This record gives sequence, structure tokens and C-alpha cells, in this order.
Amino acid sequence: MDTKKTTVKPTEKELEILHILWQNGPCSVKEVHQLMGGNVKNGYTTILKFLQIMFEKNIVSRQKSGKLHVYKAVATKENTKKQMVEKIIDTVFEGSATQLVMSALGNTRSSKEELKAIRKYLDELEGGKP
Amino acid sequence: MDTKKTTVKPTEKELEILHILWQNGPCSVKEVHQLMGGNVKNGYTTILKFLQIMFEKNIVSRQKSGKLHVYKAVATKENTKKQMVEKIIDTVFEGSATQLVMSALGNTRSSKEELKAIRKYLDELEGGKP
DNA sequence: AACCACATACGAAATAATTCGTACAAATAT
DNA sequence: ATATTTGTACGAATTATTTCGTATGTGGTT
Repeated sequence: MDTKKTTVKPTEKELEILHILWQNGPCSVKEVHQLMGGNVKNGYTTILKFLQIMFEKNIVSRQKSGKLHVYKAVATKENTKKQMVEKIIDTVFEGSATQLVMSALGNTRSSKEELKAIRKYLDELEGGKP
Repeated sequence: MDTKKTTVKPTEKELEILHILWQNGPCSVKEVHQLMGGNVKNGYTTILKFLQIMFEKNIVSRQKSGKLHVYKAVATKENTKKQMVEKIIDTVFEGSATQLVMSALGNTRSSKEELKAIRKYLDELEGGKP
């Protein structure tokens, strides 16, 4: 029954928090709060609440460490990226990854090095599947 | 010089409607409603309300044609794609289009033809910027 | 043991997104 | 001219997201 890894659909804020966890590894509420700019941006309990909700949604896991909870992203960044890419491909690129790729390349000027890296990656893809 | 172009941030449903308009060109409420599956999926007034809201948000424009309104997407699909690609790059790909490209290519197996097309596109990009 | 410093949990307000019922307006038919 | 049809507008209910105040628990000090 835990095979519902299908629809990872973090909200805006949840994604922000996930970002922190991916970047810094498992964190206490306090740490997440600090890393997100302290009280300037959000109250402590706001972050706490989010982490609790995300825990219930199984977006993060947690573990007691002494008297506090340490939260950890369940989905990897890779996985989430994948989900999001899939979704965007489905919703606005008619299911074509190629279209997305071209759009991404067309919008933001990539450096020569980056383009080179992409070519190399293409080589690998084709090489691995002759 | 219109960099202040409205930050297009359509919601899920709004995007669904935009999709219809992009696909079919300007439509009346009724048409959108039908194209979205009629009453099976949404009530007529639900769609109407959305179109009205989207009109207020300037996501769509409209024009009276006889006694009904014909709605038209303001942002082109291209533009919206661009926005969404930018956003996803910012939020999960650390600002790197290249990362997004690789992720897109890695997840969904692209055909040889598609990979070829991408190569060609890369050629154009480099060719056009010596 | 009473106190203090964290940390968590609960509940609820504020905002935004989605949904639709009902009222109203205009053109057309009777 | 009144009724019917067809379309719009309005307002409100519903649900989801974001925010935080207050209550409560727990372990370590004195």
C-alpha cells in the first residue's frame, strides 16, 4: 500500500523546503527555519507546521534525535526533477521531450561548454543503445 | 522592451483551459466547455467563471460576437512554455538549462530521429553564434 | 520539586483555487 | 407583447494552501 510514489505534487512552499533539505541534508525544524532566512521570511511554527504536514503526506520522513525531530526528504531531488519534467512535458509540450529540450536551449543562452556537454551526453545516449 | 510582461502563472485548471484555446483557437464558453468534455468534467458555469477570472487576470482576452463572448489566449503557447521552463530551471535545476535538458533526455527515451533533431538544433545554435 | 529552555502539537485564521446555483439580459419565436 | 432560449454576471460554498498563536510536553538545572 506504500506503492503510491506516483503523484509527488509538492506545493510551492513545500518545494522550497525540500530544496533546503536536498541542499543541506537532514535538518531539524530550527535549521530549516534558519536556512530559509529565519523570522524575516517565516515564523518558526510555520515551518514546523509545514514539516508536519509534509510528514503526513510522506514527502519527508523524520527521526527523533534526542528531543527534536530531524527531517529528511523522502523523494530525491532527481526523482522530483523527473516528475516535474514529465509533468511539464505532458502539459505543455505534447509529450515531446525534444520540444522541451529545444525550448530550454532556445530561451536561455547556454555557453559553448554547456552545449558541448550536451553533445557528449547525446553521444552516450546513442552509444548505449545502438 | 516589455520585460514587465505579466508573470504568467496559470493554475492547473487555467492551464487546461489555455490548452484548449491554443489547440482550437478562439472559442466561446460553450465551445471550451464542450471541448473539455462537457458536463461530465465541469459545469458550464464553472468554465464560464474561469474564463471570466482569466479575463480579469488578463490571461485571456475576449470579444463580443453577436451575443456571446469569444475568448482568446493572451499569452502564446510559446511564451507560456518559456515561462514554465524558466521557472522549473530556477526552482529545481539551479538555474542550469543544461541540467534540465539532460534530465529530460535521460528520463524519456527519445528516438534516434529526435536525438538527431536535437543535434541539428545544437548546430544551428552554435552556427548562429560564432 | 519547581523552573526554564527548547521543541512539538493543535487549532484556527487568512488567503487562494475550484465549483456551481441562481438571477439577470438580450435575441428570437409564438 | 409575452414566453422561451441562450448566454453572461454575481455571489457564495467548498476545498486547498499558507500562516501563526497558544497550549503542552520533556529533559536538564538549581
